[in-house]
Amino acid sequence: MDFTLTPTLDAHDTRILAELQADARLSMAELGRRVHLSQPAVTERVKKLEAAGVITGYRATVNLTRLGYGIRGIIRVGRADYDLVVKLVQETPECVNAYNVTGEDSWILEIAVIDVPHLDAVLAKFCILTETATSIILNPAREHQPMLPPQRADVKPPVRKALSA
Amino acid sequence: MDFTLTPTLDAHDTRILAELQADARLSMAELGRRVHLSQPAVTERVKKLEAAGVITGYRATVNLTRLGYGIRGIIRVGRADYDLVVKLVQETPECVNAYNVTGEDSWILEIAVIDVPHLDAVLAKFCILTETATSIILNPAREHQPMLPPQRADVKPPVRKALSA
DNA sequence: GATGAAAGGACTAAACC
DNA sequence: GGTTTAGTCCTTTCATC
Repeated sequence: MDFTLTPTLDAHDTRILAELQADARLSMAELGRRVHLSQPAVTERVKKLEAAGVITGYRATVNLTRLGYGIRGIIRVGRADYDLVVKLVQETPECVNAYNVTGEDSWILEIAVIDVPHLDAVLAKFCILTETATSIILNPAREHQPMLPPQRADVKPPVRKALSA
Repeated sequence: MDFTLTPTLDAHDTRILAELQADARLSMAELGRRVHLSQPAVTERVKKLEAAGVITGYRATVNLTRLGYGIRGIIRVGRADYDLVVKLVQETPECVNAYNVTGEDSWILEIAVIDVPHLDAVLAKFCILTETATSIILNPAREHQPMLPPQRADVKPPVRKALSA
């Protein structure tokens, strides 16, 4: 593994990433058993993956509903002052994710709130900025898909006519 | 802590959740030191939080850019056959999150792709279903905000005139 | 919940391949 | 790069208060 922007990850690294994304609390010894490497070997590889910035941390995942957040939603925020949105997001603990994006909307926020009055209160903070559109999450069909290095072979280019010269 | 839909979490549980969301690889001994509980006490609380479904797992987080995904995006998918979308998502490893939502769009997908041709290939799978709108993530200003039990006191109801009877 | 003792396991470092 | 060994430390489990 080198330290270029996208380090070269071999099959061992890929298996390590898969295992740690599935269970971040594995001991290095158990991880070694699973990927068929000795414990010192996996420990060194994990440290290199951390140092290379591929692994950025280890987080417990929580069930927001069980925590007391009855509603999860996506808020799309139109063109607005960048710093102002950043400031508002920082003041909003209900905001789980906040992405500055291209397109008609400038921001896409993911929030978790207790109930409708709480949703109302959070929305009020953002809708004074600009136009917003809110969607309530009915079913998070997929969350936190474990990601492995992309395989070029996976990509099937769509068949499509192009303007020829 | 009881086992109703939203278990009663005291200050110790809240601190435990904060610590494990910040670093899921903490040992129970170290966690106990940080939250000022003995190691057996903290171990039992963590097990109860897991059993109650509040803690759903422990995951390593990865830097998608370093992994080789040069582009992250949000795809909004209009009204489409539910099962068909689920099937497409399952066949799409580039899809990190997939939410079925209310509103004009039926689905909001978060994807990671290598480059523009790869984006083209993934979009082609969904745009044949119905209308889609794609936004490229320029800056993930906030990701995976650690979430603690909501505090009613946090909620400031917006001042707003209502129709009186 | 805390404490203390015992057993098991995990991490580190070194030598070697 | 990897493995193996040896030593130390830590963690966990159990029993007791």
